[in-house]
Amino acid sequence: MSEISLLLVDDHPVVRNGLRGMFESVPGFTVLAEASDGVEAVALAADLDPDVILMDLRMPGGGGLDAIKELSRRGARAKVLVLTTWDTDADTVPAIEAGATGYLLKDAPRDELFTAVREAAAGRTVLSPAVASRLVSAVRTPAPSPLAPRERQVLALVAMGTSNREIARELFISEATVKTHLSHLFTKLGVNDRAAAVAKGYEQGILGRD
Amino acid sequence: MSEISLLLVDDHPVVRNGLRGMFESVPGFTVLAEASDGVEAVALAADLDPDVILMDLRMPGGGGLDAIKELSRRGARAKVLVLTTWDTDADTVPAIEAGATGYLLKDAPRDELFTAVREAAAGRTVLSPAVASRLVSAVRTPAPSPLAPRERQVLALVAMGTSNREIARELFISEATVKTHLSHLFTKLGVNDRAAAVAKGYEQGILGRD
DNA sequence: CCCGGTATCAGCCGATTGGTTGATGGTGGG
DNA sequence: CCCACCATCAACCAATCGGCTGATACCGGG
Repeated sequence: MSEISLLLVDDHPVVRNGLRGMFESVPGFTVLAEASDGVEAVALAADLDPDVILMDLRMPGGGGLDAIKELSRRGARAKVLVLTTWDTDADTVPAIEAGATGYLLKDAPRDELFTAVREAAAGRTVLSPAVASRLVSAVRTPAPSPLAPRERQVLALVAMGTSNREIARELFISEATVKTHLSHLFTKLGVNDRAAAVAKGYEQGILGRD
Repeated sequence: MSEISLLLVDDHPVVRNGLRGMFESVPGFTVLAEASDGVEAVALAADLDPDVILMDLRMPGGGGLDAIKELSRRGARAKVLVLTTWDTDADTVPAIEAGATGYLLKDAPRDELFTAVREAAAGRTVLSPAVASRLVSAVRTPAPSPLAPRERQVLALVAMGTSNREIARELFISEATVKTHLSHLFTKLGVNDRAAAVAKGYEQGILGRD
């Protein structure tokens, strides 16, 4: 089999450098280019047509998720291998849904990286064990139903210590409606008070990215 | 000036590899060794006596913070340069207090890294701009007073949706005491209800590391 | 065409919360 | 030795919250 061409996408120069060093130190891989955000990644992918794109999800300009969506929308040939630092429920599932071929954690040993890239190039799905188990539990759980837009809005205000009455004024709705939204989002999050709802919000990445 | 000897501490092989590659590609630096957690770092530092230790803070076995404390307790000669992914209020200040000479973000450009290490070796403090501004604001704010142990405990239970009464039973104290703790931690966090307190808890890293 | 999800609103009621005031005892640093 | 901080407890009260029951309305998919 011929060389596997790579595109590295990460906002940290250190990480890009590390990956480049790793893949250049063994035969069978060619690093075509590096990108530091999602939009750059999409542009370079269109230009260079790499076999595999190693991509971090959390990046300042142009998130990795949007980049993955854009790539699969354009029908890009490249397989996207998400390589991220932590696996949160909020990240993994959407990334896979968006078209990522694999999902690895950065603390994976070198060899695991290499085989993962080869697997990805061959079109096979590769998941870190930790991610895989998260996925199955996510699937096993019927519907963690993400919150409706309005509900997220209410939750965000709750997290800032806003009372129901204030939320009502803030959103130009009645206090009754606020309470309804709260009841609904409590059910969806599986909690029964606003404090726990806020905690779940952070835990699931609904809150926190300011 | 002679070579600056380095010890790299990070739980991610990729990052260690990247750093090693960077510092070996330019003259003036020698990478003595790598460690993947805090305890290993302390042991290696004692053995090899490096000039500068590049250390990540968040690591599985033996956190970086404890390692820094241990090093300064032992009066180690090495300057510790914290090199982390994000700068949260919860991390920076304690790290500096514990004896870190500098605090850099991983998305710093290569050159900044090199000069930072040289500065650190010379005993000068180096801070990422972002970290520096955080520090001044942290100092400008009189006392972000971290929560008392019991208060953290109560807050953690609140985040799980526990009611005051249940918290009381859980901790073998009266409900009145729980309310007192809550009032205190509300004041310290600058909020006035438990939902906002939980949010602050996550925002400041008090909650969330399970 | 009906159903599920979203968004809006209302009223009631008991439980919980948060504010206030006040008190006791231990501990550690200046 | 005193003060600050921590941890504990009490009682009171207004405000807020959460649960319940119900209703209207729009929209999109099956």
